Amino acid sequence: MTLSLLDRTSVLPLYYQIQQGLLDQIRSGTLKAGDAVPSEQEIAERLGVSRMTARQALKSLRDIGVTYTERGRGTFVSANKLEKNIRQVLSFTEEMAARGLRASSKVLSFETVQAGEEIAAALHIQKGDTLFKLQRIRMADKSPMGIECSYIPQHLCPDLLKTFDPAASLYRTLSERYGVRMTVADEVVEAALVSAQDARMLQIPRGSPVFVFTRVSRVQSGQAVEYVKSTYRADRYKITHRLTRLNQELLTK
Amino acid sequence: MTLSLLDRTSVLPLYYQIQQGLLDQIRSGTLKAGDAVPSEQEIAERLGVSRMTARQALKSLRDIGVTYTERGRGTFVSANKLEKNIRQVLSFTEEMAARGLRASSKVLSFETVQAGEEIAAALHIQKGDTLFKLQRIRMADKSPMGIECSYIPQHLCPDLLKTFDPAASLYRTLSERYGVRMTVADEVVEAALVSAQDARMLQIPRGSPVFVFTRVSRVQSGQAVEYVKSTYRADRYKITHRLTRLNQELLTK
DNA sequence: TTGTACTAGCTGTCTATACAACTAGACGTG
DNA sequence: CACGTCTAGTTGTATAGACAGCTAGTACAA
Repeated sequence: MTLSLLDRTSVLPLYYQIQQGLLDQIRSGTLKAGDAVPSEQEIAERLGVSRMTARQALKSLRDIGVTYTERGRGTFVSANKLEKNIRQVLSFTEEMAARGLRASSKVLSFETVQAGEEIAAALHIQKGDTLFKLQRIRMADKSPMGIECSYIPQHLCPDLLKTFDPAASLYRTLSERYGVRMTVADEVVEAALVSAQDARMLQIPRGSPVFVFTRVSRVQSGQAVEYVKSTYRADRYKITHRLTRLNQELLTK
Repeated sequence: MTLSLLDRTSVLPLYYQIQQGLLDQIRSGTLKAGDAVPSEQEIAERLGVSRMTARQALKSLRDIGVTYTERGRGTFVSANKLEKNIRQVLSFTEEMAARGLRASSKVLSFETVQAGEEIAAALHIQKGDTLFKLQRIRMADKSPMGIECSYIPQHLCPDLLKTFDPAASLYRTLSERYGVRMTVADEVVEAALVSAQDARMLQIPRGSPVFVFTRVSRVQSGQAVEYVKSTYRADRYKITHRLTRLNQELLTK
């Protein structure tokens, strides 16, 4: 077992360098599923760091699920793969890229509207507040994948109507121009039959199955910043995600 | 701001007691969304622990998403709710209970079969290895919710055919009798039209939309232990889940 | 053979301390 | 008013050490 040496002049923290070194070895297959990762002691001695620093590096690997720990035995590489295409908060462009497809969009409408009951409740704003409404057809490799309709409170990005280039990524614009970075989202997924109107736009037969997503995206503070309703073709689109078992003690009480 | 005192004679770690104390205050509304949580310093002084212990408690809260941190400013309560019914690895019984429904099952078949190509690949076993196959209709409040078919390698639980009471929970039996605790699962979700046969069993019209789940459940080490294929009624069943944005640095390389 | 005691090695928890990096506000100067 | 400077408070990183609790193996005794 080799451990790459640390760059003590780097701005990158030591625990992060250690984490990345181990991750490299796991990705490259030097460390295989089931193998023992070097112990905290060993890392500490070999790299000349304190045990707590080594521990922090190992903990970060465990947190993302690539290793697991058995008390009194050691830390081992898990057989869980770091999959790029597990469902997470991504822009459509990013998500299609992860699937190896080229994303594009066709804007159907882009306007301001007044918030109705449901959206106001979801976004924690007043009924009647002004929202941007952006409706797009989402295309992957030039054929339609879904219809998406986003609502965003105007006060978060007052001049969006002027500054937003519909060809660009909405998420990127919000992040770069307004500092609004969505990091968590709650989503309800339904399976349904496509409506006649949607069937035309999606170029699928009437009565085809579709996914209907209702998503509320949030920033780090938990503040809801986007309400999205979308309809995706079930013949082209599948959901791939990873479930974990949460700590029951935290939820039940 | 009050902080409940610690029990130094308890087997529960100090950081855990602190975490629970803060969690109680958040749940009870004493600490509301956006409020500042006591700083590491303050917790350390008031409870007589070291700063690193206080830090560990705060980090555990951040990890589960109930707080977030701004460097140089402090730690704050997030508006994310700890929801019971976000999608996670649960037995059917547990999941229905979280939705306020009473689960029951009807066993259609319970037998051993030889693994085919697809399942062998998913479970990392040899084609032809012996599997238990358990096919059930899942009922919620006495009406059908879905059809589920589980495959489990025989070597994990050799005498399951004899010991398993079909009225009991498969997950609980595996956990208690064989120490097989599934903690993570990868799932593919499709939307489709119900087959004629399934429509009869689910008591829904032909051509209704359904969810089709293909799930591989794993234990902590990442070893796959269960392959499940299920068909759920879309008129009664919705998916509710929480997405997060993963650290891109970890995935892209 | 069975069980007990011991040991080496591992992770889990906790302390005490230090310095770096950042935020927000107060204060003074031009 | 605008712009630095300073300071108090906060989180981030890192060190060195201590003891508890668990695992797996070894050695020894009954």
